[in-house]
Amino acid sequence: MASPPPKGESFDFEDPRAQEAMGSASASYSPPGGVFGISPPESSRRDSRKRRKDRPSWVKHTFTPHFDGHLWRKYGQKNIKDSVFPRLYYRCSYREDKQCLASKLVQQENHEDPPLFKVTYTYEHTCNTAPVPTPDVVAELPAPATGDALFLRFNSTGAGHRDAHRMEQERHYQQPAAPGWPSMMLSFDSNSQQHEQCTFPSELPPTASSSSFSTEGLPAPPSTTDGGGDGFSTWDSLRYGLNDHVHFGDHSYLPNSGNDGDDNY
DNA sequence: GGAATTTGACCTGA
DNA sequence: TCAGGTCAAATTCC
Repeated sequence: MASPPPKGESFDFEDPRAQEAMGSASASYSPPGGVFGISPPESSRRDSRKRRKDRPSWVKHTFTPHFDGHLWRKYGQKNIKDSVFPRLYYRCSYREDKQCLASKLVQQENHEDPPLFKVTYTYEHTCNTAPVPTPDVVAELPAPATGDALFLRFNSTGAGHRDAHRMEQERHYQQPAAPGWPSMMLSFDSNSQQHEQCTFPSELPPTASSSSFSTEGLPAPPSTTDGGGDGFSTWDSLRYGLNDHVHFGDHSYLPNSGNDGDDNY
């Protein structure tokens, strides 16, 4: 996912400045914890509330709002008018330690099972922490009947980057953990020119074929800011390379093969 | 006892 | 004026 998602994507950039900082459609997509390169403002209480609309933010829809490769600390909860579900407020756990102003709002959107959450991220991570477990990346190539789609599943071992306490809390918040969860699925459908990113709390349905490989040796994603910015998360690893190809160690995948002349992935 | 969460109050922006 | 975002004391959990 190297370019901003098309209309209807799972990510919506609410702040025009964030989009501008991201560059044109061909530029690297800036992920949560990404590379906006926007310096956080002074963190005094007054300043922190000033000009909310100017803060870089982007929206993600996910089934697992708490698993995004970073540690978050809840600092508030608010019932929102015209919304059945309360809005939960989180900030980076390293806010004090590393002056990381990254924060996110989590709001459940429906009663589905699993429920869908809208997560609004604000500011990129400046903590440079990479609490990423060694992911078990599974590319699930499509059965012909399902169209030209690619599924990539991230089976995180989880425990490596968060303590048991938080794991327990997150399980409690959502639902009992399935073995190996969380997992993330990326779906690229070159026919519809749409792609979705979702994270699932449970296993994906079986597919016709699959192959497994590790992300070990995956080159660091190109950063649009000098100095590297945020840690190299599981999420980042995929998004960066996709404009050209997905590259996992010795393996590479060309999503546009057979679909020449269209790089709108 | 330390750290995280809860929750009511306060403040800002629309 | 009010809804939303944040603070901070109180509470809970390990």
